[in-house]
Amino acid sequence: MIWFSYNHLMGTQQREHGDPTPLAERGAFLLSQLGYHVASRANELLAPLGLRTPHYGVLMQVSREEGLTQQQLADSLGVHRNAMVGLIDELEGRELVRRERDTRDRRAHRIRLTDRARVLLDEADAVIDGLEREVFDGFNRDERARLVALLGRAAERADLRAGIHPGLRRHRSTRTTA
Amino acid sequence: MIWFSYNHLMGTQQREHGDPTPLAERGAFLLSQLGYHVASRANELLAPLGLRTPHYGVLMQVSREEGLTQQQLADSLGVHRNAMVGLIDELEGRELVRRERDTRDRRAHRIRLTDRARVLLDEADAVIDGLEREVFDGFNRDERARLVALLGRAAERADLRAGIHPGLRRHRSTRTTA
DNA sequence: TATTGTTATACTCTATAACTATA
DNA sequence: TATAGTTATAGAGTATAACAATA
Repeated sequence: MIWFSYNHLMGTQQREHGDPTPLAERGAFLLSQLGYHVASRANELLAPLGLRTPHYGVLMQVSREEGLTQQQLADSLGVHRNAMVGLIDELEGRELVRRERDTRDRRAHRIRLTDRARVLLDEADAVIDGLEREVFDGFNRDERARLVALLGRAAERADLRAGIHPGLRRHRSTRTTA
Repeated sequence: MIWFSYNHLMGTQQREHGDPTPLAERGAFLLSQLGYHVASRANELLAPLGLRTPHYGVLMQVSREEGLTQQQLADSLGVHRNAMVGLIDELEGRELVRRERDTRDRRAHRIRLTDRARVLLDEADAVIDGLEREVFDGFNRDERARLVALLGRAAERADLRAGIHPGLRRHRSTRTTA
């Protein structure tokens, strides 16, 4: 996996050379550390609902734009269509989504939510809201708004708003047929 | 891997039910997204030096406290001692660290940096400084300080300062002998 | 010939257990 | 009996290629 696997390297000993900024004061390190923590917690909290974050992401996207094809869904989420097959399989197995053949293009499957999914999705939203509260518990409304705004700007600057996860971008462009 | 694999789910379509906060306005989502981005970039930037972030973490820790045993190193970084073996193997293979038998406890290996490592570590520090600038490019000094302070508080509240990565904690407690 | 969905394979990471040598 | 380090294995997760059906 990709992350700063070390932590709290602001120990008491001295560094002789460049004497760099302690990691705990590095925004980049804090972001990596917090990002991993938050993603882990999200998966822990969703587990009782039988979901992982990718499932939640798919369900959210389908609920926003019902009837997307698997390919469209994969593109919009920045995952490869091959991986989407497995996610849809799992969701369909739990009767949370249905595959429907497109009548005009019989290659394509259009994905629709079941009523069961709508109920579950509300629960999942509540769970993620809870995580939000958990993470920003120590902040007042003003601080929290400021932090979210700053993070939003950083994400925008890093081109993360366009919707394609940078860690996947190179793979998405892959064309399987030579 | 663990992360929010979906993105920019603040599309234009409507949600019928709870109508939850768009992900792009969720601090938790932004943290996860940025954290993954930053960790990916760190690995990309370190790659030309032949390092990945775990190697960098080990080198930093050893430079702060030279002569730690592999077990101590593993504990301080929140990774399992089994994983530490491979990291040290790789670093030793590139002549960046040396294993030295502890004279009193001949089971233990104390890890020391080579001169080559000290040079490389300075370069790595510069690279990570560059990442810091890259990520916070759009912020003035004041905003950046505020953001880092807020992130630091969030990390502290989440018990991330204690040094053990939450994603690894459950594994660290494992005792291999029944 | 290109595209949608699928399946199969490989490769990396990580988790766990088991072994050795020392204590 | 316990601990430090090592090795081996198994399991996720993910990337890549190849295939059938359809366009």
